[in-house]
Amino acid sequence: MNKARTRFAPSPTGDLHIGGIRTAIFSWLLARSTAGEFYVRLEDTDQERYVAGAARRIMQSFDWLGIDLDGGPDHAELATMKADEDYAGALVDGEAKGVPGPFVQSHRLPIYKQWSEWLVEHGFAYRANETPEELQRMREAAQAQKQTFVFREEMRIRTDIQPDEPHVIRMRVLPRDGRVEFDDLVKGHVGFENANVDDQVLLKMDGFPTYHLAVVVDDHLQGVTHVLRGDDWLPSAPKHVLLYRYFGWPQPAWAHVPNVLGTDGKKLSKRHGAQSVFEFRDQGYIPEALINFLALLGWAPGGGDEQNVFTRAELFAKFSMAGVGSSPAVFDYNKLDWLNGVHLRRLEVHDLANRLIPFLEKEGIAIDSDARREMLVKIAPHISERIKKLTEAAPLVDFFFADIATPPADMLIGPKMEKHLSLHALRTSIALIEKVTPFDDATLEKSLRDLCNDLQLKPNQLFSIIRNAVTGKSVTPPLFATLAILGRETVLERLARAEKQLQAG
RNA sequence: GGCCCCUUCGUCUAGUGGUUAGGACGCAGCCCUUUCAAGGCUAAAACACGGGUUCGAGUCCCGUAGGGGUCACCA
Repeated sequence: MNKARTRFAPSPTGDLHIGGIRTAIFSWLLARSTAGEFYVRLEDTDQERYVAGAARRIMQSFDWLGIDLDGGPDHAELATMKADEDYAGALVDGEAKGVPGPFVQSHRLPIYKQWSEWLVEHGFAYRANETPEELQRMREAAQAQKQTFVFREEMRIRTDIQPDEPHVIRMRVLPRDGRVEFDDLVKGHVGFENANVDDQVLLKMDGFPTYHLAVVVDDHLQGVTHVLRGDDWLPSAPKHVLLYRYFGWPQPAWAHVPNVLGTDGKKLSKRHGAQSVFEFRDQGYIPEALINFLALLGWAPGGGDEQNVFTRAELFAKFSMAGVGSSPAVFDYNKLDWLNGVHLRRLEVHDLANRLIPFLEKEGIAIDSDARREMLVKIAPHISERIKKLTEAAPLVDFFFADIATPPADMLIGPKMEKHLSLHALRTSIALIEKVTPFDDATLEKSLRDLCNDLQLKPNQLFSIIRNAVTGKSVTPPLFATLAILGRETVLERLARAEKQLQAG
């Protein structure tokens, strides 16, 4: 496979959506799987829709996901963006791997001006200046006749436009009656009648290019080999194919990837739940899982390979455009949750503990000392198979870090047991736990199991009493490890309080 | 409405003319088990419909239906 140079080109109008991220992931994987380059370009050609801070947050999304770039806006470039804050990350070195910048389209205005004039000079474009109202009337007229509206130069109301007066530049679709056909890596061979292709505005009255001119010019100048984008772009692809022809530039490979749908089969939106990368992050998903899941949404290794869980290195090795499907995919939270659990369990304990900290602190469990950090590290392996998301950890560990309310008496009576029997079991356990040595997982297990025999109790009967007394909950990490981590002193203190409670109740 | 795209279990998918249509998530059951999980095993579950082509069609062709996208001096 030849090296692919791909790009992701969001417009800074808000946070990156999950659908956009998936397109970015495909582009990134294509580049990495071919030892090519992947870079980011900011398409800020619409002055009206620009959102301050969006550019920075987009770059941070890549940062958090661990999607590495070979080019993109650097500090200096980002800092010049209208009303933007400084970008705090340090992941992009503007032209890291020889992709020429600038990477922000508003910094490239002279380039678009130059190439649009080139098109006019060579007969591939012309000047026009109809007002929005005039255009609207034309559209309505076409609509009334159930026709596709296409602007053509003879429809111009003013034809004597001078280069120095306000005007737009429109592409001239040629020939009038042909067809534009091209091969798409995911959609196959597609074709459009020229008669249905609009004489698209390329350069706006304000001197900014439209998307159509800007992508073509930038992708060519920046050496993009594969144009990956959402398939909502497919209807305008013929315009781009034509532009490449007019310029005499080699066509890139086209790949229009299907959209991501919500559970109801509609395009993913707010009511389907999380949308932006940051929302997923805050809900306790980890990048490893998100990337794995998104890659699988619309792509499969094929060839009888039935792997579902992938590390990023495995994705680099196995990704190929041939495996990208042509139909839209429904976003399935069940599978994401499962994958998140799988990847959580693969994390090294210190790594897991570190990722847990902010989520615990949000629940009021401060991990603010070395002792507490060490305790978390000991706990981590015992909860990793009990949580699917980082947000689920707090209720499983809170009793390690804060004292508990003494459980009510009825919680301290074992299943199918009487009060006096439970009280006896509790007292014997206390006596035993006072002298168990060493106070570790294995020894505690052995001693307490022996005690079950002595008392002729089922493990569940004795253990549930101790669990409830020490943790205040009926669902916890494994009991013996829990006791060992908590330490003899704390365990005995809680057991003593429980004994008192049960006796009184 | 015009143009374009899409259609295998509920969901993500494998499949490239001959398969008991495979896997994963979820769901159900069983096993394991100190709780909850994790893990193991088993089960239920799909080729949208109608015509062709062919000895033979999920796979090729044509329709139909359904879904989606797009028709801006927005991307």
